[in-house]
Amino acid sequence: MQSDSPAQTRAEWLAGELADAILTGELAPGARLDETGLAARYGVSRTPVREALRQLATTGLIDAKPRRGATVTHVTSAQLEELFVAMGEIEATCARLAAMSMTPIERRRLASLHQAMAEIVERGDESAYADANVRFHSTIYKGAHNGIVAEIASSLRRRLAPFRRAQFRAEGRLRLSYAEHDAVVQAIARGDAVQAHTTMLHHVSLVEDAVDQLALAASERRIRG
Amino acid sequence: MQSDSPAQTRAEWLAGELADAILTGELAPGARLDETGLAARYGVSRTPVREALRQLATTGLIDAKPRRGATVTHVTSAQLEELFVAMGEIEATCARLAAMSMTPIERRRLASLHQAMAEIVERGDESAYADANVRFHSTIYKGAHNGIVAEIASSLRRRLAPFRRAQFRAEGRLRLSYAEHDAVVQAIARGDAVQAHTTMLHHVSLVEDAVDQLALAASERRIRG
DNA sequence: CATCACATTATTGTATGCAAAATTCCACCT
DNA sequence: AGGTGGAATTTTGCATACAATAATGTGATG
Repeated sequence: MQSDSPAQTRAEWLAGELADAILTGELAPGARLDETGLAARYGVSRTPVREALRQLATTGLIDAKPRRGATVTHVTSAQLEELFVAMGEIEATCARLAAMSMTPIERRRLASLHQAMAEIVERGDESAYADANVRFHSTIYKGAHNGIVAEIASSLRRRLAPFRRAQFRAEGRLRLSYAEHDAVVQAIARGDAVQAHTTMLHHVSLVEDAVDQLALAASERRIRG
Repeated sequence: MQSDSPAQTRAEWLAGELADAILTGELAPGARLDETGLAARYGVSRTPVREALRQLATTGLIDAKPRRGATVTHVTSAQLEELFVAMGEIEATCARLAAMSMTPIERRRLASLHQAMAEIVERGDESAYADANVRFHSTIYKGAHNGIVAEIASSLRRRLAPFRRAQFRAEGRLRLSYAEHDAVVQAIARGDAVQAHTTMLHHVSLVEDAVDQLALAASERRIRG
C-alpha cells in the first residue's frame, strides 16, 4: 500500500480507500466490515479503522450499529429511486440558482464547455463525454453560488456514481443528453430560473430512465445466460 | 452526565452532548476542542472523544484539520446566508414533492395540524407555536415521501436551529407565519406543485428576514447597552 | 529591540491491551 | 429431531501507552 501519509492521517486515507472500494463495487452491499480484518488487510491498527468506519457511517455509505459491527449499506431499489428523485431535485435547484446568480463570465464558460461537448458527441466517445459531463454539472453547482447546496449535490452524485457509470452506453443516449444540456444552458444563459429548473429536472429524470433500462437489460441477460 | 450508556456507545453519547453544546451556543464558534480536555470534562478517555469529533467533523458542525486539532465551525454571515437559501430551496422542494405525492390522509392531517395552530396564534403563545411549527414542517418533509430529501431538510434545520430560536418574537411574526402556512397548505391540498414550491420559498425567505431583523436589533442593543 | 535557532512542552495520531457484549458452538434435555 | 442452556470464541468498546508532529518558550545574536 505504498507511501505513508503526507498530510492525511491513516484514518482519512483509509476512509477514502474504503469509500472507493464500496463505490466501485469491490466491497459489495451487505458485506461485513470487521475491524480486525480491515486492520490486517490495510496494514494499520484498529484505531484508525474505527475512525474511518465512523466517518463512513455518518455519510451513510456504511451501516454501523452500536455493538454489532458495520456492513456496507444495502441500497434497495426503493432507496435508489429516492436517491434519483433527490438528485434530480437538487440538480434542478442548482440550475435555478445558477440561472439567477451566475456571472456573465460563468455563463460564457458554461456555454463554451457545452459547445466543446458537441464534438465529443460526434466522435461518439462515451468515456470523454462522461468526464465532460461531470465538469458540466460541477460548473452548474458552482454557479449556484451556494456552497451548501453544491456540497449536497456533490455528495448525492458520489452516492449514485456506481449506478450511473454505464449510462451513456444506452443507445442514442449521448445525443439525447447533449440536447437536454442545450435546453438547460439556454435557460441559464437568459436567466430563466423556472425553465432552468424544469429542463434540468427533465434531464436528470431521463438519466434515471436510462439507468433503469440498462439495469433491466442486464438482468434479462443474466436470466437468459 | 447522568446514567451510563444503555444502547449507545460513549462516542455516540458524547457526539450528541457536544452537538447540543454547540447548537445551544454553550460551545461558541471558534472554540478549541482539545481531546484531553474533553476527555477529562466528560469522564471518558480520548478514544471515544476522537470518534465523536470525527463524526461531528463529517457533519460539518466542527472543523477538524489533520494534526492541528478541532474547533467549533465558525459560521460566517455569508455562510449563514447560504444556509438559509439552501434551507429555503430544500423546504420548497419538500413542499413540491408533498403536493405531488401526499396521500389524502396526509393532506388532511396537515390541514388539521394547521388549523390547530390558528388557536395558538390567537393566544399569542410563541413557545407553543414554535413547537407546532416544527411538527408542521416535519409533516411536509414526511409528505415528500423521500427519505433522502427529508433527511437533508432535517439536517439543515438542525444546523440553523440556533439562529432561528427567537424568530417568533419579532412583532407580528406569528400571524404572518400562519398566513404563509395557509398558502402552502392550500397549494398542497389541491396538488399544485408549482404554487407549493413558490409559497414555501417565500415563507422561508421571510423567516430569514425575521432572523436578520432580530440579529440587527440585538447588535444595536449590544452597542447601546 | 527584533529575530532566529533550538530546546521544551503540549497535543495529536497510532498501537496495543483488556473488559464487556455478542455470536457461535456443543452438549444436554424434552 | 428439535430446541435450550450455557460455555467458548469472536468482536466490539474503551483505556492506556508510546511516537510523531505542531506549538511554545527561551536565549543568543544581529
